[in-house]
Amino acid sequence: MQRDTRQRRAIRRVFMDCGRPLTPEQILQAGQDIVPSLGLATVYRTVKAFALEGWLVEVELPGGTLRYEIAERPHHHHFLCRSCDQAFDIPQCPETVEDIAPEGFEVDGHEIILFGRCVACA
Amino acid sequence: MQRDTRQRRAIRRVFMDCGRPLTPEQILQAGQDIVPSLGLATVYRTVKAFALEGWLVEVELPGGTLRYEIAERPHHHHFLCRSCDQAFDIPQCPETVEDIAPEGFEVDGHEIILFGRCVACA
DNA sequence: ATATGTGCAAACTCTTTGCATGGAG
DNA sequence: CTCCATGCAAAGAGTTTGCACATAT
Repeated sequence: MQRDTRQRRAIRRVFMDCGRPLTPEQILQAGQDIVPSLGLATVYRTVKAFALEGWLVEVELPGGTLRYEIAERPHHHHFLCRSCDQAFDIPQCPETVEDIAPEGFEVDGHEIILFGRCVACA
Repeated sequence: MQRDTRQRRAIRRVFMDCGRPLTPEQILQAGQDIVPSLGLATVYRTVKAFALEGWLVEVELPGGTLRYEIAERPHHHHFLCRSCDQAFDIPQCPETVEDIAPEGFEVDGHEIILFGRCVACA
């Protein structure tokens, strides 16, 4: 991750303009509007490298495909639209959510996913 | 799903004895203790058929592999152990969790996943 | 000038499907 | 005896890797 290439700038731009978790395929589509020759393998390699660096994090939502989003955002959760399959950020968090763990289980993190229809699809 | 075969009885038994979400590979391992000739394709076909019938439901937790569990259980959530990668049921649910959705989003379901170490690994 | 990054295509892994055989009814 | 279900192996889908060429530094 030493060089600043057109492809990497394009992928960074896509995430900064978008602010939602994205699948590799979605990144490819948006990235090709900036660098048409962009290849899927480069997308996979680049998001993995960004995740290793800590600039992106993996977000695993139902649907089978791993999504990525910018890491340095406040704690938040996700909404997955059943109609358009887009993921959205939810800035809030119910503080007490980790209290439901059974006795003896050590909790070090949590994920909340809401399902339904987004504003555009509702 | 008309015939009651050794393989189907074995897979049903595995779920009833286990009471946790299982991956196809875990089902295969446990099922082969009952029917050694059991094949992975049969596991995939059978859990899909059980899910269609409504006896099983798909559970999608981080890790990439779809898991399955018995459907007719009260609403609950899941704990995923970072050490042994086993999934556990959490019988409780914070009632207010769907309130965090932004304005205009129609929520029709939710999933909560806690991460950490299970009783056995803690 | 040098070595990292890219794009293509082949390799891999996980899941699904086709087909001949086995077994439930 | 019939036809559904199984097991194997091949085919698909999504992701990763090897290699020669392009390009940032």
